[in-house]
Amino acid sequence: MSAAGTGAGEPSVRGRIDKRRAILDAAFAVFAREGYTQAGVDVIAAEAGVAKATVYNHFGGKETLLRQAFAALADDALARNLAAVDRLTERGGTRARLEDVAVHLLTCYCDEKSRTMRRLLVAETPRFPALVDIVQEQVGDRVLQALADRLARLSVAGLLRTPDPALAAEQFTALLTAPIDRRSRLGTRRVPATELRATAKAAVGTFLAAYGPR
Amino acid sequence: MSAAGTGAGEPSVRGRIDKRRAILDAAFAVFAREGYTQAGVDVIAAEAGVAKATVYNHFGGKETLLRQAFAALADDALARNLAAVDRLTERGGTRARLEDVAVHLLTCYCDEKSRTMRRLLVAETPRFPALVDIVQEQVGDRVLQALADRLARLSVAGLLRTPDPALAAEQFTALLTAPIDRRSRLGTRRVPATELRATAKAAVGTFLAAYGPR
DNA sequence: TCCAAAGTAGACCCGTGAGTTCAGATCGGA
DNA sequence: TCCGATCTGAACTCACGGGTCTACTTTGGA
Repeated sequence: MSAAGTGAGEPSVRGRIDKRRAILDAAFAVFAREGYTQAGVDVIAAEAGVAKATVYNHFGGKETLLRQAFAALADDALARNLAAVDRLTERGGTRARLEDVAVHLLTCYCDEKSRTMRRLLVAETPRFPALVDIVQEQVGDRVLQALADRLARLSVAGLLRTPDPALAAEQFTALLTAPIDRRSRLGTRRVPATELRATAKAAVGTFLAAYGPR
Repeated sequence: MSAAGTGAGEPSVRGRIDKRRAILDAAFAVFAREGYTQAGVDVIAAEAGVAKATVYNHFGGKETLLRQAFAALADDALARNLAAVDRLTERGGTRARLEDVAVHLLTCYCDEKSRTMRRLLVAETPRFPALVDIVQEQVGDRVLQALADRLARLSVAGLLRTPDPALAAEQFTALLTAPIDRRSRLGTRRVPATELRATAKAAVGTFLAAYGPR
């Protein structure tokens, strides 16, 4: 369950699938704008162009709505982050490759849906502790693992010296996300592309100074 | 409960100052536990051992309560973080000094009040955008500035090579906080002291590999 | 000792929002 | 064309919580 695979136009287990999507999209938009508690199911229904009863037909209630919306968003975020990591091949200059990945990872990170998801996640941690585990295991850890794998391959190719690829991956993302969190005021402000690129460059610079070949 | 340190018996500008403190402490505790919207003023009053009307006498309403609680917490956090940075002197081994500061900064960062403050901050960002600016300018930026100053002095003393101390400070804290955010599941899980120390050591290791004297 | 400020308990008003119900409109497939 | 499943709109219940008010008690300073 939870996976929200939807995939290609499934015959749908029950009724209109498009309504489902519309509701989930609206739910996320409203949650994002107003926060979970403040968000009204009436509003979500209206924004989805659907009757309130329909919302309760599809999902049991507000909680399920949040969980499902999260699942969908997490899937999306995972795919995009993995695509970014996939750009880290052994061809071309190591620095340029790393910077390219860095910029793409940061772009994912700064995407409005990603930012909103993180904010909601942190906000609702006390009420829904399970969400943190799901998102972190299903997205964060996997992306980190994929990145560690790539770094290990670069290391084998003699392009890096990373005795502990998992640690290196963690620190690589740390050098990216933490400064961006600060510069975006915790996701409040839009970070201009040039500043984003500069942060990526600086992170890669420090990373290579520490882990680059001698 | 809610303790309320009572502080030293101040003469107090107006009447019972201890009630004020008790209310603020209780407010923070309840906000922390239930979130701003869910928190009930009745509950806060009860937890402070005070009548609801008293809360409204001291503070105008719920909003003021949140803002004041934040201000108090931010002051506290600033002092503790600056104290941690102050430990970064030029005496002794650079690595040991840096690790000492790193551990102390992380201890501040992982303190329950700090964690809760950050969580509330992120959660209520849409409703109270000003809070982010206040906290970041009054605490984050100042701590970073203080750290940059220390790093610059170490650089002058030939113990580091930091052409841009502000950037170095930002990356130093990035290497500390981001991994801890992950390991603590966004502040959900307690991080054991040994893991905390290991993270500090790893961060300093990478930092010195990049910025240490050749 | 006395009194005004501060605090207390509890009822009270009022808006809001989750979730339900139901009669009727709509739609999709056979 | 018809049937059953789905959707709609609107009204309704119910609980909760912010904020006010009032009549009464406590407290601390002169």
